[in-house]
Amino acid sequence: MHYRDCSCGALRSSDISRHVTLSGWIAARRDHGGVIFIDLRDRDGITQVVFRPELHPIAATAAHTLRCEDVVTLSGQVVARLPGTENKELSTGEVELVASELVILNRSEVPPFPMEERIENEDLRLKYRYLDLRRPEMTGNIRLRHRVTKIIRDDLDEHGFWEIETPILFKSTPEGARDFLVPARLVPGSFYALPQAPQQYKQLLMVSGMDRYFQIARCFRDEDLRADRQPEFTQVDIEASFTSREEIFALIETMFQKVFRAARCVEIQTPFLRLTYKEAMNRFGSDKPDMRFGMEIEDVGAIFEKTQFKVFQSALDSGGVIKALNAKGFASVTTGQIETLTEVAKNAGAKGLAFIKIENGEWKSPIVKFFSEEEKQALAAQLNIEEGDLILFGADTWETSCTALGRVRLRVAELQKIPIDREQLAFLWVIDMPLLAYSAEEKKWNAVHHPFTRPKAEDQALLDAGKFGEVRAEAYDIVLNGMELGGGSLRIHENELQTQIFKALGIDPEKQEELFGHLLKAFRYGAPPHGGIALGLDRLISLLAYESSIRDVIAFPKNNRGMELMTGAPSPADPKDLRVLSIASTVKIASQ
RNA sequence: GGAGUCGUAGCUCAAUUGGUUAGAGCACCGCCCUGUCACGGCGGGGGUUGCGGGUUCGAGUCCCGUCGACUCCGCCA
Repeated sequence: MHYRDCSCGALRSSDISRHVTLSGWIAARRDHGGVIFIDLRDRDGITQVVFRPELHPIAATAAHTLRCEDVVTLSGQVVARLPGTENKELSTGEVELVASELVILNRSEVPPFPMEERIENEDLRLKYRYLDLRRPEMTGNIRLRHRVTKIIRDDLDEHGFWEIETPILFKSTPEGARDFLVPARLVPGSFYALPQAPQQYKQLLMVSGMDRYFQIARCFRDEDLRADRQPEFTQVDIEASFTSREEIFALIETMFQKVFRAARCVEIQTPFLRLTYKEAMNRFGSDKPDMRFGMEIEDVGAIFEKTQFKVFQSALDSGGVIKALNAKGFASVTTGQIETLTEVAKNAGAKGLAFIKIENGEWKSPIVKFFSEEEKQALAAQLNIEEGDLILFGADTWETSCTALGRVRLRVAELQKIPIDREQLAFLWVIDMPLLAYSAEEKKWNAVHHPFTRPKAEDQALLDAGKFGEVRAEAYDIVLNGMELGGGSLRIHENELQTQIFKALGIDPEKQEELFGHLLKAFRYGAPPHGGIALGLDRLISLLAYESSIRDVIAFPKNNRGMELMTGAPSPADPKDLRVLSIASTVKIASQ
């Protein structure tokens, strides 16, 4: 059986008079009783096929029975369309195929949803994902993903990186996200963990002298899901020896130039803007600021040094700060919206959200009566206050004030419907992240990035002195339009320093040996300085495809509860299988 | 674990203040139709309004519960 000479998106006027064979799916039929038109679709496009009963009666009779999504092979002559009937919407719109032969390979039942339009019912799409992926929009996303991945592979290859696979069955570690566990049949009572990232293996590859490694790596984290979070997702994982932050930045910037050139036909400006973590928090209240609009946060503590307003005074007295945000032209805010914004601030840990509306030349606010004339003037000058503005305050610890106003800033932009050009690309490196953060809940210090991140050399003294909160890391995140696209760091390659960090994290020497002995030992056998980065491939592709959910750029994603609706995974295990694995379920299943 | 939005035909949606037999477009089935590309015309089938309970003379609509989806917070080294 000869199925095809070319795809359904290939024929042009230069092919006129050729006799060709095509295979594909019936996308549409327009049956006029006599002449019949069929749109034949495959992943590359659509070709119009015409059945003419006076020329090919057998094929035409059979064509009356065709229905959407039937799979067929067609042969015939390529002809120019009649003048005036060309279709500019189609790449093949100049020509059509006059079918002389039709073979029906597989009939389709009536599909549960149409292939042409956008479908709202995501459950249904996921249940029939193989049909959903036939929709040109989804086919386009999958094609884009392939192309971008190939560009990344080629680019890294050109830069001397080797693609190396690392194990999927790994070891459970206490730090970080919840692990997916896999029972080890051959070692009863023991479990593998699926890797949250290939972090330790890639560092060990550097010790091996592999020098430059990358992997399009599947990562697994058993945490709650979001529009941009799946339990398994893909990272472009990169590590290099004898490298520097500048080298990593240049590598990624060049790669993104190629990616955006191919996917968006745009030239992005490099080098990307850089902000320290501290500056990002101070100005935007976020470690992944959306720089597509202004509305920056200001520190107004100096103005209120001698304030009569108790809330401000007590914030300052306890070592905190007073931050303010000018929502330009938003004095029209409704009471309900103020409530919403207050809720947002409270969710971020603030005790409340003070505000001033400037309307009819008057400062309307429950707190303004506590302000002196000098304070008002200074505030007006620093925040450039004008008629119609809305001023919002955060008075708390530095971190809480920044975070609260950062979230308020995003919500205000949403409420104000600040217009954002969907082509706009605000790239940013956030650098000098803190190395450690104290968890009040666990009463211990945790790694902000991961425990293998190198502290900045100039902060070594702070680390030695136990001032963990002040130590900065050789870590960096790449941020685009308020979305974290990836992050990385220079790593620790010295046994002593790594031991010191583990100790700071509250991991005693015995536990260190048990959990990370392999790494500590490797660092005693000539470990090169190294560093790297990991990019979230799903997020990058969804951004390139203008999709708001990464589910739309993953062939077979899981829903909010981690279920894959097409196959029904996860599903109960047979008790016999569990016995072989030496495990028992604590859940009773009704049917058993 | 918490908050919000939603759930009506295969799909996308409508249904006034609680009021007749829950409608429309597309899809589907039948007949007709020789240049369409949202083909057209005539006719037809299709509903446990997610599920359970309550209020009421009467519930798609109001109340309570429950299930599910999505978005956000927590969580995500």
